[in-house]
Amino acid sequence: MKTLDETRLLQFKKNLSSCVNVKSKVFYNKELIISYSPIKKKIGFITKGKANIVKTDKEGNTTIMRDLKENDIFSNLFFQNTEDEIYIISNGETKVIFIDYYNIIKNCNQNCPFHNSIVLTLFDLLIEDNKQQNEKIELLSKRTVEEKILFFLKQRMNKNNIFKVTTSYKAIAEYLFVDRANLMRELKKIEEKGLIERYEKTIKILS
Amino acid sequence: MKTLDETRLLQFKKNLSSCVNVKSKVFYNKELIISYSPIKKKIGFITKGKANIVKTDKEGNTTIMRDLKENDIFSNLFFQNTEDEIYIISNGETKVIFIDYYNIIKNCNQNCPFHNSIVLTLFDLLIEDNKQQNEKIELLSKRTVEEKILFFLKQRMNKNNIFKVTTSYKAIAEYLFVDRANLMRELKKIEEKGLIERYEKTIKILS
DNA sequence: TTATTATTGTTGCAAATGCAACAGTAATAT
DNA sequence: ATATTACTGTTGCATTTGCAACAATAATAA
Repeated sequence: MKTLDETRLLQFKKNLSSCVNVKSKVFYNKELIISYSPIKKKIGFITKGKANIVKTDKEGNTTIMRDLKENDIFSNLFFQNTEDEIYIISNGETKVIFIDYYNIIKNCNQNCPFHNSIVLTLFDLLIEDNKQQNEKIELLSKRTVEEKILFFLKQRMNKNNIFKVTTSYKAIAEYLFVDRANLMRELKKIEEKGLIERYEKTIKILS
Repeated sequence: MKTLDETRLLQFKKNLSSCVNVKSKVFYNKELIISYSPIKKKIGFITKGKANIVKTDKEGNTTIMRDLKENDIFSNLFFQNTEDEIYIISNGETKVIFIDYYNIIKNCNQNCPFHNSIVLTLFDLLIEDNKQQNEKIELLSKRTVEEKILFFLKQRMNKNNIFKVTTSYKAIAEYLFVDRANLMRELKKIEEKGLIERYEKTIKILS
């Protein structure tokens, strides 16, 4: 039994607007959805499209900390105490609902029957986010670039063992926290070993 | 304003037992608190002591994914879809409360006034956990072992810029996902650079 | 106490990695 | 249509890293 099925998420979206204070907004490619700021505590919920959580340190190195898709949540609440700059950037057309944190923790004025269900769904969405973070940590725990690439590809390939690079190899290198040139080099080696077949931005995983 | 202060956590612990079905248990050093198992969905809350989330892959390599302390939560819900083995191991004497997941998502029988407040506190504890995971991802995003060490030390030093190795250098190497011998080598280099001073298991951060 | 096991500290070496640089191509803006 | 910018693919090279091995010390068990 999946805890977060389509029906429940649909209900969640419906209830949200009738209970808590929400704002919906559409972003286009590479727009800034939110930058870390401690001022307004809010939770974002992606109803359509994709986005990246990007970190830039003071030397200017950017890394992609996470990638988000439909039904994922994010929040500036998750990025406190960091010395670097955190941005959330849309990747193509992306629709986001913003939920005010204080609306969640306080019962809504109308004492509506939806509030409890909303909090529980958010709770499960948080657990889902937590799970995805653990997958990222597991990816980064791999010792070599080869291991990282294979883990990444297996995680994302479709039922035909195909992975298509929809972003760029540059972005994948940033996501894996490895040097881009080295990513290309290792991809070639892995192909020579017969573990993958690659044609430009289409990769078939054979192992 | 901190969302999770002592008063609120105390209240949380009190309410828990009167509302949902909880079990409390004490573990001693290096005992298995929980292993990943999809059978029973439960959330653990550490009321005393420390623990580690440890992963072992099929080659037998173990890595420390996270370290947990008092007032941290963990759950097998966070580790689904993993092909490796995940364990939570106590680090010294550790007291844990286990909360049944279904008790949380269903309103309790008595429809008690505490349930809502418990869910909201768990919600904030989840956010806190999320934040800690992001810190770990940030740590792992560092390119070199030197950067990892310095980030790790600065994160954990006390007000006097002192960090004491309470576990072992082996454990730290596993936490940073780097080779132990290389950790020692880099520590020496960093000391020669004048960034730290080290005497056995006490490190003073100078930079 | 003594034996056994785990951790620390060190080194040589091979392999992996990041950096810099550059040409070629693709995508985007003017 | 052309100019400009971004991405791909590749390579040489210096540096970083992990691995293996070993002695010394510390911690734990018998």
